[in-house]
Amino acid sequence: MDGMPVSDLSSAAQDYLKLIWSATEWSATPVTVGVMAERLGVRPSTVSDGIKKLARQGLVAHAPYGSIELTDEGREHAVAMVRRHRLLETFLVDVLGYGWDEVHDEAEVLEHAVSDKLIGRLDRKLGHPTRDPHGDPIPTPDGKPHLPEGTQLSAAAAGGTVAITRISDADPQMLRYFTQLGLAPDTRLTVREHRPYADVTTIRLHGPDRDIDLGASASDAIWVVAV
Amino acid sequence: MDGMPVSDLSSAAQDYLKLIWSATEWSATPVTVGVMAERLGVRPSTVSDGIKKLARQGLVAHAPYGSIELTDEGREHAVAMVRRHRLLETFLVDVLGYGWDEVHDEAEVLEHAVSDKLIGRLDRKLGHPTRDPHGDPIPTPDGKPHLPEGTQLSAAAAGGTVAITRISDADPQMLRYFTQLGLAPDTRLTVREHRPYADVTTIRLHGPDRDIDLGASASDAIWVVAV
DNA sequence: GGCAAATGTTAGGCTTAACGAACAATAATG
DNA sequence: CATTATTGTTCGTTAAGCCTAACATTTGCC
Ligand SMILES: [Mn+2]
Ligand SMILES: [Mn+2]
Ligand SMILES: [Mn+2]
Ligand SMILES: [Mn+2]
Repeated sequence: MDGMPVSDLSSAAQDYLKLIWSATEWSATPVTVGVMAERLGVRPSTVSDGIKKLARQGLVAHAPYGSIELTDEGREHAVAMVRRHRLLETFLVDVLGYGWDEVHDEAEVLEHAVSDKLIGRLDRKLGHPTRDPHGDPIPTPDGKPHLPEGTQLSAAAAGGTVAITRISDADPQMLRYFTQLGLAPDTRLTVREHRPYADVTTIRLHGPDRDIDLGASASDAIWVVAV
Repeated sequence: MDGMPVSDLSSAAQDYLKLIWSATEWSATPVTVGVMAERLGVRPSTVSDGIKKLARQGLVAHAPYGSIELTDEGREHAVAMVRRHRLLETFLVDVLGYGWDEVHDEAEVLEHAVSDKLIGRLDRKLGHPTRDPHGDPIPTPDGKPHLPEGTQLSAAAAGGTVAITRISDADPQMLRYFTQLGLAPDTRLTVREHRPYADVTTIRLHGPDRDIDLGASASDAIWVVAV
């Protein structure tokens, strides 16, 4: 009933499934061919073909011109790939001393080359971590994602004191900027105000007690919980 | 003068170059299309085509029906790949606790996915090792292989006391057999006799003081130096 | 509701790496 | 040394993944 191991899929197929799963992890916007092409850096026609093949293999559900969803089997593979990716990122930071802004691209390639055995050993070596360096939850081997919580900073109530749970790892450039500002998972801060039409959120960093203005892309990339 | 980085070559090209280099590391037999096809598990026609392309790129010297040799540039890439492979094997054993018979296939895939940065970090983490788990020398970053020494056990003078320097990692099955017998790099033993037409070499293992008979394939896979 | 813009699909090509079949060259053997 | 066996090359084909260009569908706007 659970089909082939995830290692039997091509790198492209593995990335497609992982992307579909990840795209719906933190938001409910439907996954479209355009979104996927954009994020994968390929043309829409390439994705359209690729999805058609995944649909034929029963890994995604997709009617022409419709949005794309994972089947149960597709989701299993997707979660396995997310687990690989996040464990590898954790390894690169914890064991090899990479910066958190340097790990994404390396993991993006490695995730296709490692065996399940290696991932198991890595997990043990790292002490079964539950969060990657960006605060993203690491799914367990049987596919249960540790439930994420929190809201985007852009949507957090003004006046509240919060802690950062995760920061989207999509843009390494932005991660370097956050490092400079002193923003990372577990950082505490107070949301001072949202200025709606300027799309600016002002926060006060605890500790150094500095005020920082963040634009929309930045405050969308940061997820927080009340403390 | 040193052309593209080794990461720009396809996995197939990387494996071809590494194989050519490795084949001449411990013996002087010329590298032929047939030998390569055999070891890579592909058909001769595939190798013939592949070598032609590498020759066009100036990485190997090859006249039709002749044997295959690396150019200086080809050798640089080959050594870089051998370094990757052996550092990865060392990592798998030293850090992740793999057995020495389990690492070869995993490294064979990983070597194509790691960046130069990762290899550098790994080397530092491992304390700049000079030998891989099979006793094979790990080339330095600038391509100088630590010079190998020793002879095949099948060619070692009877009566001599020797230490194992390396054991060919080509056959994991054989490695497991050696583990059972207590044979590994640095094991000391005495060569008792060679029985030529039976192709059997008898050795006495120091410590346990056991006598062992080895066939030709086994005594060709083990390299020793006098101690 | 109709039309233009945005989005998605299809068709046709390219490249890489594999294969088998047919052929060419070299090596081994009587 | 002639013939056969072995080894290597060429060529046509296939399957992935990508591309562009042409076409189809859906969406959003007047
Ligand atoms: Mn990837
Ligand atoms: Mn991450
Ligand atoms: Mn390899
Ligand atoms: Mn080895």
